[in-house]
Amino acid sequence: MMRTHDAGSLRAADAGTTVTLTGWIGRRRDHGGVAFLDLRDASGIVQVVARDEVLTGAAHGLRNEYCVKVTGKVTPRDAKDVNADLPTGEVDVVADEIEVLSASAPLPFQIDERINVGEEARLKHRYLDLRRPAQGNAIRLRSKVSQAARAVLEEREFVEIETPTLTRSTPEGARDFLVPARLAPGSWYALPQSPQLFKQLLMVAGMERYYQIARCYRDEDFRADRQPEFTQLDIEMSFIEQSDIIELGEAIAKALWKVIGVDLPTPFLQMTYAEAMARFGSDKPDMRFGNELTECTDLFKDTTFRVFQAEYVGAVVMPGGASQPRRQLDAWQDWAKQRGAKGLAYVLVQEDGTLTGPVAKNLSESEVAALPAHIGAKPGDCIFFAAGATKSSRALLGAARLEIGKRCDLIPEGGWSFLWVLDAPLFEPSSEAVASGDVAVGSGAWTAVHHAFTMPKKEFVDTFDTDPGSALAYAYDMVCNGNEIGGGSIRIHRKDIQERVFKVMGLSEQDAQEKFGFLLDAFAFGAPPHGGIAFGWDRICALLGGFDSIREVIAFPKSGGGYDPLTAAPAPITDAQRKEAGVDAKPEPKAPASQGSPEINPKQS
RNA sequence: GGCCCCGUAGCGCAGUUGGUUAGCGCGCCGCCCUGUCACGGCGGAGGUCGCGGGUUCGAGUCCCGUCGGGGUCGCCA
Repeated sequence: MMRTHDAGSLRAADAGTTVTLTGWIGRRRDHGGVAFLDLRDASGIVQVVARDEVLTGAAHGLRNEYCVKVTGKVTPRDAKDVNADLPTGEVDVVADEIEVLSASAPLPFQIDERINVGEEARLKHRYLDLRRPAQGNAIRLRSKVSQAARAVLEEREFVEIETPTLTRSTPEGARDFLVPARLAPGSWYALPQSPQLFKQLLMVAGMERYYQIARCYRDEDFRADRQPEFTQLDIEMSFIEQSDIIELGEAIAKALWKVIGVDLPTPFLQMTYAEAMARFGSDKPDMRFGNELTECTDLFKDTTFRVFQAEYVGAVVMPGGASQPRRQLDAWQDWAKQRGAKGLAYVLVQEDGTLTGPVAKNLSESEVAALPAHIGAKPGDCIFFAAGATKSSRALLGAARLEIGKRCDLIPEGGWSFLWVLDAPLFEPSSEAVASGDVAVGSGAWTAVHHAFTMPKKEFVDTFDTDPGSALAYAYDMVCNGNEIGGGSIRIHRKDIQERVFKVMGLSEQDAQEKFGFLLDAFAFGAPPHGGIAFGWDRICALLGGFDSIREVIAFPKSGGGYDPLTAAPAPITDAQRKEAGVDAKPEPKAPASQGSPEINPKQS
């Protein structure tokens, strides 16, 4: 090693020791005759005192971020000079010799966490961004988090297995990234959206307990919390039931949060999907605060107010919201419209208990009398209403609840709320899926909510094809502070159930063979009952690190549009590359193989 | 794909109803400074105002288009 000590490790007890340190020059405070240098390495910062006589040669021109080797003596500081803000603040290293290992050009931005730097500049020079302790520590935290999960899984005799990243396009919902196959011009690999099918094959292979920290690829529009490539902790187990996955998930979460010193109480709260939607208008409720929705459909069942003559009427309270100025109440209307709603009806409960606002005069006396108590609104509150289709109305109220939580500071800082959302529906009507822009895998009236291999709960096994709308699945999501951080299901391992599910989805045997043939073939050979879960690793690490964006816990993230400011990828290719890759090759008209024709994902067109 | 916001010096930003030579902080360069710790002092350099077009005597400022970034809704099982 070039150094004898880590800069951040030096303490008063080291006084008198001669040390050699390596690292980077942070700030330089030059007083002429003596200069103070902040020397930073991965362990932290220590102050180096450089008298004039050592600042000779190359050391004379020391600048920010020069990479240096310093030899000197650890010296206690006078009491008046101690820096309480620094772990090493009781000592200096008085330099005998400073060797410049590598000079630095002037920086595109300062390596100082207190200085606000635009994300574009940071990502373009991410290697400098990561020198900032908070940013670098985010990446170090991620490593610790991964190790913590591995320790739990290792202890339980899971097998870490890598699965292909060059694979076949499978219809999992999102658009695939495609890679041309040079040796088969006109044919393409797809990057996996998740290792879903491979991990199920590994169960057929008798691995029994599989995991992988797996890179996944989805070619969709990006958001703050989305990257074209992202990471899942992917898990699959054989011979288990839902409760086993839940117990494992909790053990993992417990280990992860222990990394940041939080002791999570287990078992986590469990709630059905139906309850989550009814009480919170969300399938991933943020339980750090209450302020639940109230259903008012019955209350208004005889109403003369036409807007409330609906399949569902619900409400959510904004505490103290009655004092909002008109302009702000109008802004809520715009807010709702942006979400595709017609508006957001509201009633203000005045301090004297009277109800005001445009909606109030449409309500009957009995409705007015019953309303505040039914909803739990107090004088001074604002009640927001949504009326119409149950699902979209609840979703609007759920979004309003969150917005209210933020604006009214109802969400406690630093709190953690965990829960499992269970019993998701097995199917949703295709019309709903189509209306929401989704494309059904099959051509039937129903499409899978989770995916086509999700097992119906046992009480629906006999009825799910005659009454698909009411069938619930062995599917579970782990939710943390309103984020879905993990989700999975028990899979179908019985051929007859699988065929009936396909049938509900309008998928013929031939279609199924074409799309999932290799998996169905495998299932013919004694497939074990199995199920699994996948955790959103980027989001979990961001939560643990206290970051809003997952970009902070990804070493080299992409910006919007999938662009990498550092490498400038994606980039054009040369004509020669184009020709060699076979990008423009016309596929053979039709080559029916045992697998059927290449997958055609309708979303690609 | 829809909507909203932002592009001015290396970085972060200001720039008034359109009007002289486009400013501020940090950084950078030079000199000074022996106890600072976001040290301090003096001096200096650094700008296709994202790009293209238009209106105007005159555009960083107004209009149209375009590119880039951020957010949000759609989408993402």
